[in-house]
Order: sequence, then structure tokens, then C-alpha cells
Amino acid sequence: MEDSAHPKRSVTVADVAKAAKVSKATAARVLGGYGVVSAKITDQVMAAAAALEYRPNELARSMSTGRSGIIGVVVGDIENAFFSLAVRGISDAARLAGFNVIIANSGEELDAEKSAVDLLIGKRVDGLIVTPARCDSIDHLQHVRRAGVPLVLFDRAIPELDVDAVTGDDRDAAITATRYLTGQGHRRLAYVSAMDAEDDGLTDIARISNSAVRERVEGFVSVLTEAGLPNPLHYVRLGATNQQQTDGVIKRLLSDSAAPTALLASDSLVGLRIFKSLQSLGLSIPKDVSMISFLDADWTSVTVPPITIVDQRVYEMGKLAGERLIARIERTPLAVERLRVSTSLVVRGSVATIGR
Amino acid sequence: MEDSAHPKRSVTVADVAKAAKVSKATAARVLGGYGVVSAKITDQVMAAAAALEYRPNELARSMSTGRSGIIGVVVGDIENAFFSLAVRGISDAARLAGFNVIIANSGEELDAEKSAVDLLIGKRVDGLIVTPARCDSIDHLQHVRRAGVPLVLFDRAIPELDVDAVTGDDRDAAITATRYLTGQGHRRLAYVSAMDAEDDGLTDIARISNSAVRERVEGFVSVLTEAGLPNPLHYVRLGATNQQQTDGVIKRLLSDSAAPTALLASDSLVGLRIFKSLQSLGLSIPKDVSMISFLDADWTSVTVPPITIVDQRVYEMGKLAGERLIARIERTPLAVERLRVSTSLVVRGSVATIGR
DNA sequence: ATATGTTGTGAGACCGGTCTCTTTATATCA
DNA sequence: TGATATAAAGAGACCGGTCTCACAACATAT
Repeated sequence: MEDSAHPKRSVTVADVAKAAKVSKATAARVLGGYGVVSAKITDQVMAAAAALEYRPNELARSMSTGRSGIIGVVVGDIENAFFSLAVRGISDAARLAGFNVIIANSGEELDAEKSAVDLLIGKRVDGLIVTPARCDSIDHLQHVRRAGVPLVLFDRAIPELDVDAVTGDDRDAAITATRYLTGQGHRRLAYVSAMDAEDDGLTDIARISNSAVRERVEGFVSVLTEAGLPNPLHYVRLGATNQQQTDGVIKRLLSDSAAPTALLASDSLVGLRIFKSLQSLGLSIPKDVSMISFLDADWTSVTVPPITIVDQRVYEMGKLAGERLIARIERTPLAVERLRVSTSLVVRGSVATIGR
Repeated sequence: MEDSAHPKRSVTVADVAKAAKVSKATAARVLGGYGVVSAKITDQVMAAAAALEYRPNELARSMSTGRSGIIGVVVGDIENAFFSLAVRGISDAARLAGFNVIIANSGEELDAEKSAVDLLIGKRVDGLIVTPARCDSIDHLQHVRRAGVPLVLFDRAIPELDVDAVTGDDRDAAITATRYLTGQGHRRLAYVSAMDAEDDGLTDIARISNSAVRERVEGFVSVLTEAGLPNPLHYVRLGATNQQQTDGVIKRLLSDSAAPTALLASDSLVGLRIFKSLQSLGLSIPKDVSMISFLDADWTSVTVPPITIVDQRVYEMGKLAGERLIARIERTPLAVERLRVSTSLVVRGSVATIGR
């Protein structure tokens, strides 16, 4: 009874060749499925391969062909439904084209992102999809391009980087959602995001290093400004990174003398935290506070009331990013562009009509 | 202005060696961080490497060392919160030990699982964590062992396969949950799973090819039998694979002359579907029907009422599986065993007390 | 002074595939 | 029948690292 104690040198083409009494080159042709070999020899080799349980060493194969058949994906946090859906879309696109996917988590931290990118390049991935944690640090991404590895940005664009990006139409989405809220009579609206920040507040939109969030905030602010509502920036709050932080943010927001009547959650995690905060404060939605969340997450449809959301079609975004990357890998001639996946507002029950 | 049109042969140790005017072997020693090299030469080589922007080719490195630094994970469905949490646990354990993770989706299909396993073996992963779709087809897994690649099963055990497994204490969990329901006065209980099946019903527990589900059903049935309740198998229903199927399953269950008063959902996806089914049937939880779901998914805590669940501690399961696999990879001498992560019942509001 | 040990460097085999180039066997044609 | 085209198989270089071994230079022991 032999066991797996020893790494046991695996069966190689040479072994198969010897067993089939042909040259290594011939066996390789059969096993690699290239070149031309007679039917008789093919059978011989296949039989020998089956008998020896030959499995090709993809590593070696990659090394000589220069292609690994792998695309690397660096995301902020796989646990986030946004990213797991996106990864699903990417994987589906990849599988269809015969590629596999390595996923790396950056935890939205620049250093982790850099080392993940370096590692994947080292593994000689055929292409890379990255959700850049910050849009103001681009050396490592520029290096990817210099290394000749196709790159597609996901969810966030970096105009200075001459590279494809697949994002939502964040600005428009925020505008639509905000207009809907003002249309329902809301005059004091807050935007809450999980972005790291020293304090809740925000002084300068341009300093938001995540383009998706920045554009949403821009959209949000533009609608409020256009509607003549005062001091929109005052109601943009960051730092809702966990339940406790969120509880604090919400409590501060609502204890304001001019407390907002509606909240816009930057993603479904923040949305869920806000929902729980409101619940623990004993506030009812939408009677006491209205809310809209980004992303059609599971939980949003089973709450009471169900949550009005911005459907980001993340799966499509992922799929599109995957397809785009594969087109690049296959050298399809295409202009560098930013692909925007359009979102839609799904009205459910979490927004009250007020005023009049 | 050069661009990334050409794969541009990457910088190799030989290039660095030439630039540093030393032999390839010496440059390799410096860059690979092994052997012994004088400080002066080390500096020369490092300078040359920096100037040329050398990045090691991990593929080549893996090929000569025989280690890839990658562990492969084959899961049923990444989109399922159960697996994404588990993957997070595995990834964390892996990162801590300096490994990376490749994830492959089997879609709970045997063929996809087989080819994923083959592919990962081909990529020469250092170890493999697999959630076997079926416990009665084990050739491909046996082959993994014969190939000398450490293997850890996740969520489901296969006793015939002499290999480590990390699972929940599914039997006990089901027993606890079922006892809780009978303790609340329920006499007719149903167990609903997403397992594929020709018809809803179940004739023979032993034929359930997923050990986690089988053990839960065994626990479920044992409690009912012990309590002297008639025909427990009648209330075990499979095939709740999507919303429509689940609607059918629930409708049939509840239109039974002796309809169950409580439902046990095999996982959080099934739980969510059941919740939606009941909602669409206009039934109220727990007044009309009680339910318990496996897995502490996001949605279970924000419904009205919040759902009583079996907390599976999936992150810990994943982490444990990762750690175990890494111990195997590093040849730590350990007996093959099945590690059970204990679960706990989290009582919330979805179970009514009836009778008396 | 010669033998022995140590340290740093170079030469080249090796991992397991792919792929080009060459050689051999068979088919086609004048 | 001999010349030439063509198909099939073999030999061996190559990818970019690691790593063993040989060897040189210098230090220490005898």
C-alpha cells in the first residue's frame, strides 16, 4: 500500500514516449495535440498515457508557450457581494474563452494590492483585472503595462492611465437616485460611504481617491446644488467601515439640528449597516428615515420595507471586464476606452414621500 | 513612446548577470536569495536588477523547485455566501503561510469538478481543498493522492477516502435544531434541501450523495423517530434549486393534508428562497409557518421576524482547512482525521411555540 | 613548504513541456 | 524506374529559473 508520502516524480512525456516506444517529440505531439501524427501511433501513445496516468505539467507548458491560461483578478474584498458577483462574471467569461482565474484580495489596501499585482505578474498571468484601491498611485499599474501584460481596471477608472476600464455609470446612478429622493420631497439628504477617513466629513470631493465613490458624490452634490439646497458637502459622510463606526456616523448625522430625512448608502455593506443602525436606534424606515442602497444584494428584498436600490448589474460588469481583457490578450485591435455599464433604480419601499 | 503591443521578452537572470558582469549562477544566487555571495557582488547584481526592472518568473522558479506556492480550491459555488466565507478563511490561512489561492467553481457538478481538479493538478498546485459534489465518485480524488498532492476535503467527508476532512457537526446541528422545534411543540417538520433530485421526495437516506446533507437528514430523522413521530422521511424534500422549484416544493408541502408547521432549510440560499416563497404565498412567519435556516447569512438578521439559524462558523472551517492543508504540504506528521467544527443554534424570531 | 579547509564564483545539467529542423519512409509523377 | 513531393517520426535546442559540482583563491594546520 503506497501512500502519498513522497512527491513522487510525476509522469512526463518522456516516460510516455518510452512506454509507447516512440520519440519524445512524437509523444509530445500527440499529448499536446499539435503537429501531425499517424492514427496508429496516436493510439499507442494515448494508450501508454492512459496506462501511466499521464497529466500534462501546465507549468512547463506555460513556460515554453509563454501563455499561462490564467487571468489574475485583484479585488477589494471577495466577501463583499459586489465583488463575488463580479468575480462570477469574470470567471464565466474566462471559462468560455478557456482561461482560468486567480483571485487575490487587496483588502482595499495599496500595499497589499501592489504585492498582489507583483505576484500575479510573476506567475505570468496572461492578463490582469484590478480594482485599484486608490486612483492616485499608479506606478505598479504602469509597470504592468510596461511588462506587456494586458490590464483592465474594474469599477474604478484612472484617466491618467491609458488603459481600459469597466465601471458603472456612477455619476448618473447617483443623480438618478438623488433626483428620485428630491422628487419625493426630501430636502436634506446624506451620502454615506465606507471609505477610510480621519473624520466623517469631507472637505474636497477631488480628494476622494476612489473614482466610483467620487463620481457618485459628484452626482449627488450636483443634484443638490442644482436644486438650490444648501451645503451639500456637509451631508457626505465617510468611514462607515464597520457596524460600530456606522452606528456612530448615523447617530451623529441624525442628531444634527438639520438632520437628513434620507440616506444614500454607497454599497450594500454600508446599506446593511445603516439598516441595522436605524433598527437599533428604533427608527422606522421609511417613516422616520428614508434610504436607498447601491447593489441589489440578497438582504435588500426581504426586509420590511424592502429597500429601494440602485441595480449595478455587477455580473454584467464582471463579464464585460473579462471579455475585454480576453480581447486584449488575443490582440484584438481596440481603442482604449472606459466602458460604462448602465444602472437602474429599483423602487421598493424604503423611501417616503414627504412635504406638500 | 513604446507601448505594450509586443509581449516583449522579459528580463531574465541571464540579462541581469550580463549587466552586472557576473555569471548567471551568481546572479541567480543573489536574486533567488540562496547560496552565499559577497556583499560587493550582491550590490552589483541588485543594482543591475533594479536598473533593468527584473521580476522573477515564478513559473520557471516553480518548475525547478517543484513548489508553486499555490493552493487550489474547488468549491460548489463562490456566489454562495457559505463558500465565499470559507474561501476567505482559506485565503487568510494561506496568506499567513505565504501561499496563494486559485479558486475554481464546480457548480456542484461532478464533471466540472473533475476537470477543475485535473487542471489544478496540472498547474502543479502544492495542495488542494475540494468540496466534493458527490461522495460516491472518488476516482479523481484518489488520483490526487496518487499524484502526491496533499488534499483536504471541505464541508463533506468521504470515509472511503483516507484523507483529512473539515466539516461542520452536521448531524448534531440538525439534531439540535430539530429538538428545538419539537421542544416548541412542533410535530410535523420538513427538511428542504437544494440537492438535485428527480422528484421532491426521498426514499433512502443512504442514497444522498452529499455527506453534509445526509448527516443532517439523519439527525433530523433520528429526532423525529425518537419522538415517535410518524413517517419522517415523508417530510424530507429535495430539489429547491431555484426560486421557481422552491415555490413548487413549498406549495406541495403546505397543501399536504398534514402540512408541516416548521421548515428546516439546508442552507441560506434555500432559506432565502423559502422565505420568499412563504412571503409570496402570503404566509406569515412564525404565525403560519416556522422556519430555521442553516448559515448566519446577512439577510437572516434583518427580516421580520429575524430568522433563527444554525451558525456554522464557516470562516473557521475554511481557516482550519487551510491550516490543515498547509501542515500537510509542509509534511507535518499528523494522523488523517475528520475535523468537525461545532455549530450553535442562534435563536431569533422565526419559530413559534405551539400546542398546549 | 605542503596538505587541508573554507569561501566565493563559474559552468552546465535539469525541470517538462514546445517547437524547429532534419531525417526517413511512403506516395506521386514523368 | 528514378526523381521529386509529401507525410511521419526523431533529435535536440529552448523557456528561465534552481542547484550540483568543479574550481580558484586564500586561510589555517602540520
